[in-house]
Amino acid sequence: MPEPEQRKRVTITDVAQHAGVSTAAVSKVLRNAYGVSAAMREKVRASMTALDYRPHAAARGMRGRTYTIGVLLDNIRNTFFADILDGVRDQLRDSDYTIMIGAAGFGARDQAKVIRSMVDRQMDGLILIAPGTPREEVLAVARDTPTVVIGHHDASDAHDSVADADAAGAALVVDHLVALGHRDIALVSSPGSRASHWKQTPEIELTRGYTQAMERHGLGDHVQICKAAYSDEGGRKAGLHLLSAARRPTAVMTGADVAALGVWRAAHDVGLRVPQDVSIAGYNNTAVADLATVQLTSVDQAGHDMGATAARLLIERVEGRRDRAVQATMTPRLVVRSSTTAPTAAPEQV
Amino acid sequence: MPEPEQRKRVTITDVAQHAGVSTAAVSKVLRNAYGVSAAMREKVRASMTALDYRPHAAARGMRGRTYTIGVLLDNIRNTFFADILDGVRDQLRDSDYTIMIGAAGFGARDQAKVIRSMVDRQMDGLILIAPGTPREEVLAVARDTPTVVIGHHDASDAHDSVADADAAGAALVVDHLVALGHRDIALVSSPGSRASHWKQTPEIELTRGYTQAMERHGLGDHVQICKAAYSDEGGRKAGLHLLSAARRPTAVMTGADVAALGVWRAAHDVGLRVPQDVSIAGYNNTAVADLATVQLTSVDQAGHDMGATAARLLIERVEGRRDRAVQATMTPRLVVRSSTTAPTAAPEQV
DNA sequence: GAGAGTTTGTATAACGTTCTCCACGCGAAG
DNA sequence: CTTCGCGTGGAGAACGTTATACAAACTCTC
Repeated sequence: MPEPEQRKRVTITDVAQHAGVSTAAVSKVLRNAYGVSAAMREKVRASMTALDYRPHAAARGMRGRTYTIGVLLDNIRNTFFADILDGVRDQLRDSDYTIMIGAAGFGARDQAKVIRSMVDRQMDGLILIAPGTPREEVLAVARDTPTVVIGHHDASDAHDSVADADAAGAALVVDHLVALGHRDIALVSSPGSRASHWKQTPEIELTRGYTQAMERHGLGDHVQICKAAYSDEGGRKAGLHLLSAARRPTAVMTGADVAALGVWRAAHDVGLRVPQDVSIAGYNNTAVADLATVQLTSVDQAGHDMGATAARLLIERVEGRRDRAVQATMTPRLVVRSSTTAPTAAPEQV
Repeated sequence: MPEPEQRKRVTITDVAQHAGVSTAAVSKVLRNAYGVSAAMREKVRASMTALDYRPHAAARGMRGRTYTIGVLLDNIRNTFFADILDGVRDQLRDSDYTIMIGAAGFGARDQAKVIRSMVDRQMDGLILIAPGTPREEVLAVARDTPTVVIGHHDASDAHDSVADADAAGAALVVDHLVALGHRDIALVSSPGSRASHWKQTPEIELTRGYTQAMERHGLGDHVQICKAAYSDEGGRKAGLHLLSAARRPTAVMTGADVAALGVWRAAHDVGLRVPQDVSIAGYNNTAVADLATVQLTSVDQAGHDMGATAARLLIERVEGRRDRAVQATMTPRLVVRSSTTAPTAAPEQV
């Protein structure tokens, strides 16, 4: 037999013909819609498997749903996002939905482009992880497409939110370091984008928690904050700045593990040992923090739970089972490892 | 004025009306098709920007292209894939194409599901990074959708391929270790999947390169291969097995940095120092290898170039500028860091 | 100026779904 | 025997785009 040059896709019409019914009937079975007898359902299902039918998602997008969930993230290198994603995946595993990830980078413009792409592809729902896109744009998108924002604390009735109690997390670290005897505790946090109009980003919350905790311990005038990109290089720069200053902190905490490792590199560069000369704490408790050669004290944010919660909330909205916005907040947990210890010299007094 | 309850999307019809032309004309301008005057193009372009028109990708999918490229990867935690992805992104930055990532996990079944999802969403082209999906299935998909396979060396005229000369890379490491004085060099490599029917996966090539290099140095009877999943835990298990055996290797090389770090953890567990007691070499030269506290000798695979090349090849196919399959091979480069050194004790003789 | 080409713009039929109506048949109630 | 209601299946119009086919309007050439 001559091989079929380009065998066509099997469509709903083929299934209908095979089963001897109308396409409308097949569609109903497909969507579990009301008004099909058991016999009909049986018959159509049989034909579908016989022909190995798969609905054409692009065509579905024209009228109804595409059964696609878009996840926006800035940086696939941050393995914390991988934890979140695993949560999303686990939650959606047995559903009909497919997850498509858009890795947009840090630029607000690029992120907006990716979000628009997802809307244009008629995705059913969006999970935006700490978007740097201007808030107004996210709100506009959320008006038409169910959306969950992860990270930012800014609530809105247009979208659901899942965030971590970052201020409490920062306080955990400060308390831990103060208990060890530290007084000069510096914070390395992301610069954020003033133009995005989000008022309560993770880094803002973190800074607030840090400052308040320091004040609570009577260390208000020891507050020292250094802005740096959450990357190895960003952390290194911040570390060099902090660790080569006249009044050198005895402990440095950062808003991301990856930045903490950069600080570590800086400590290495200027000949300081960790933790003997300087204690370092990260944030996110990513896998790298637990490496044998790293052992970084960090704050666990339950990324998996955040992802799973986000997915659950989103599907509720997509399927119209809820129409009021929800904010979920996760509780952070301190994980002490060997990168933090008591300061050897007495902390310098003012 | 009453706010529009749910302002509809602006469609090609709106643009046509606004410009006072037919939808067909607008479509032509959109696609840079033949048969439009400069004046027409100008006029339509103006209307498009005036109305902020964006073509509906889902609708496009029904007839033509969706301008979407799907990238399949098993594991977002492997930052080597992030390098590849950056290459793809850079190559496609100024094009009309959007990249959507499907993170499928290691299961062949899950991967197949994601690939099918991409096909159903009418994506224009697929980049599959080291798919564990059975080869036949990939070939079937590639017959209808332009596809580039990254990693596997199995050539086919159905799809393009981009791979690294893994055998040469393994030889680089063996040569380096032998030059340092090692003789008992063990390899930790991925078990792979026998059911996938790929004959030349990266791990198979790597094993071949290792074995041949060992034989070339007259160390054929020192060959020791341990299969382990490319993960921290997989590496740790393999490491415990190797390092607590009677005939303990003085050097361990792995097929992935993440596995090397697991071996490192195992060394730690059994009280061996790296590199004094055992040298460890990774593969991929991911960012973690360069961390201050890690400094892992590794093999750089030019992931960025691989991704960029794959994207370029794919677009050529999508746009019909080429119809013969191409295989591209990258050259690996050894990056020596401090996790490898000369063995302190003379290697045990047989 | 007539015929032959060449541009340029339009009408319209797909593409594969969904979903609103509507028709049909049947049993129960009046 | 009507009338009503209900459960079931089907007709057919969208949805927003592409691409083919063709008509109309120009531009040459002899």
